[in-house]
Amino acid sequence: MSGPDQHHSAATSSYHHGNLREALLQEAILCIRREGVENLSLRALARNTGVSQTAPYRHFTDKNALLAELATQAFNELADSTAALIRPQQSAATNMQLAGEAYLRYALQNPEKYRLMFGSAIVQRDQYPALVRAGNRGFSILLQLIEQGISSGEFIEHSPLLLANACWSNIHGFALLSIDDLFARRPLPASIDIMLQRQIQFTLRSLQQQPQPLPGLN
Amino acid sequence: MSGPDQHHSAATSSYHHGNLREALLQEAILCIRREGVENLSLRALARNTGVSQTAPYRHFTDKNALLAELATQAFNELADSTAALIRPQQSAATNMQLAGEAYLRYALQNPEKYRLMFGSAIVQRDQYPALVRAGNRGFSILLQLIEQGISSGEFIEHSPLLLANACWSNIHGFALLSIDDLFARRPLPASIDIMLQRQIQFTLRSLQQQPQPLPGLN
DNA sequence: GTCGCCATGTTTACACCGAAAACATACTAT
DNA sequence: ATAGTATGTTTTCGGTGTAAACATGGCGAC
Repeated sequence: MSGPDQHHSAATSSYHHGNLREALLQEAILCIRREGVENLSLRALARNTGVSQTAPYRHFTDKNALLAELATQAFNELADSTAALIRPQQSAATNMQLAGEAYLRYALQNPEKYRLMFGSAIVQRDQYPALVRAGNRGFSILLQLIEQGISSGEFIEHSPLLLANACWSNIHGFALLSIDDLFARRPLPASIDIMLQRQIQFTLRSLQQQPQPLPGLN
Repeated sequence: MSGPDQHHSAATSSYHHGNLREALLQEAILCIRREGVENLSLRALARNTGVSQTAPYRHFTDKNALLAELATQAFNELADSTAALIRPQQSAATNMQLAGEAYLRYALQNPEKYRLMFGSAIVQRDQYPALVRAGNRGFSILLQLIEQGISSGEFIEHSPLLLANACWSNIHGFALLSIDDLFARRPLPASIDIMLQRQIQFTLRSLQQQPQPLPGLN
């Protein structure tokens, strides 16, 4: 036993451990990145954090709740990083381009989080209002951009919700296929960065009144 | 199937069980449909098939191998059902439309299989050559259609592989978001069938030289 | 036919997991 | 100081994947 006399690490602010809650969430990210979400166990988290195997249950009602918390954080990070780039004075197309890049960059740089957000590791998501709210944040950014593009005459006149769903499908599909490494790559069509750009232009092209020709590649 | 000396199927005669392998696969589908792939257990399969808990290991090296077999079957079903509709004498756009509909119909009608095919339930997919081959079948159908459309002048001139990846992204994303019930639905933009049609037209529009205006639905 | 092999199925066992219950401890408010 | 409560521990239960040793029964070799 490490002894309760030694107050823990930097955050000595609080109780027995310091703040176990944050430590667990942080360790969970590492574990998931290392061995995948399907191999995550609360017991391993407890071990790696130096507490007993049931201590995590003081902070999360169950494993699902811990994952929901992680996903909520991830959704918010994603929404933040896309929202940060949007400039109202720019064209909808430009903003869509920037937001799309940010979205895909986040997905590709945090594959384990993206899989957690959209995979089936978390069940009964509607039981976590914060999770649902965080998920909707990102979508409403997209929806606003579409509405802006329609009213400015850049985009075709259609149900904004339907268009937003369609755009999201395109980008989401690309993210997942990239992450899961399922794209055909022989012969290599292009670097992932080029493919990412093309996917966004591709999507934009189907939104625009007079589609631009895509920049050449072959 | 072949001869009178065969001793399979009709559960009464034959070996210990009859053919446990098929029974396990079949029961697995039911279990997954009922409780999700993450709750599937080989022991439950064994119980429901009336066999000891380790009997399945005589037919599958481990749980992952069983799932890989299921996914392989599903990939082949999917490829079959899309390939069946393609008519070489028709335009590439028409064929894309038909294939896309078939693909999405399969996904929406077999959500648990689609999730199995593309989710992370199966690990180290490259260890199952039949699985990889089955997965590639579907993609090469798409690729052929794209190539056909390019050489007929219907589609823009770009790397077929890149275009195929992009199209697949669109359709795959739509399938997953539908299955996971993540589309924004308030106010309801359209029935899922309409959305499905639009998603395909949307994708086609970004492939075509002179995009057609989408049929109205404002 | 008989005999033995091997595919198939069983028993037993181990390590791991999620989670509930009863218990112990130490901060915090009064 | 003391009581209350938030936090952490011990113990326990049922469940899981899967390895090892064992049993059995159909099929081919003689």
